[in-house]
Amino acid sequence: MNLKERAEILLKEKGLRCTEVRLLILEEFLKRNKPLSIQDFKKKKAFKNWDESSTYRNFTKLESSGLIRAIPSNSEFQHYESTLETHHHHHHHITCRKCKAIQCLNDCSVEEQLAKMANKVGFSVEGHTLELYGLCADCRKK
Amino acid sequence: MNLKERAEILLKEKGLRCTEVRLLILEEFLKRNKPLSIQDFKKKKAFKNWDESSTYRNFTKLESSGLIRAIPSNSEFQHYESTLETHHHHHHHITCRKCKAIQCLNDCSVEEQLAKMANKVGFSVEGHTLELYGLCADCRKK
DNA sequence: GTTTATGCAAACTGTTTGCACGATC
DNA sequence: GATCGTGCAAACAGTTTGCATAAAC
Repeated sequence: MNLKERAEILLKEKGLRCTEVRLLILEEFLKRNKPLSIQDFKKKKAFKNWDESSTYRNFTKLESSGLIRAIPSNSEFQHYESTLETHHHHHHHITCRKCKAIQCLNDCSVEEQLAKMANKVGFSVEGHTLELYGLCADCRKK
Repeated sequence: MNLKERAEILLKEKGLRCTEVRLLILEEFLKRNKPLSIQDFKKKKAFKNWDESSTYRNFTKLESSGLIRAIPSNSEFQHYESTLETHHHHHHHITCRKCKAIQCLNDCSVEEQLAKMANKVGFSVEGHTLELYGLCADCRKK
């Protein structure tokens, strides 16, 4: 089953109509498997064919139907991610300061610590954004 | 020494002119001792007397002179905090998902964990950005 | 008197909305 | 054929900029 077919099924399950823009957006989320902003889509040439307002309305629609969710982000722009099973795995990235390589960290083992830190000031934690930077093995050798 | 006097000294140290808006902004940061956005200032009636462009330009100026710093934030709006002694140690912030209040966390106790996570994939860590979100005590009650 | 900040108006970006037309079911 | 999505234009909010005037030093 290809991406387009998967996207069609997802839309139908939610009782949403299968329009071309909507399919493209959903396919992109399935394919990229990472948080994306509306800006990321606007940059893509495929999206030059549609009016921006359509894209905005579709993001709203996909979010309210539960296919994507808005996630807090340090970015200037609102980011969204797919809500599918395979996308649930929580992880972070580390970027090499020198060569700019990005590596996925397999696990996130700081949640307990964060909960403690937040509880001290009366907050409960629902989530976090975390990005690391440093040096990769290769660049450290040089 | 009151807030206004402290603010005047800070500005002079940086070679900045002491104008009324600038003093008010800096005093507010000294007084509140937490991240503030330009929106927070616009709301205040004292700031209704000045043109918004002045406020924006002053934030830029105060930042480039190092008296305040822009901090990553999950909020829609850019937040800044004072760079004074009390703010120098490494710390993070948590944003309330409902009321958007931002609170400083006193310490950062995840560095060891992060180093371990990164070492597993061959990286050494030089730094990180971390922002939390959740619910503040007040919003949790409701 | 020189330098820098301000007010005002205009421009600019990202986003939202109203409405007529077109596509989907 | 009824419903819903789209393009287009206009409106909107937050921010930035140009320029003449005013304030700080």
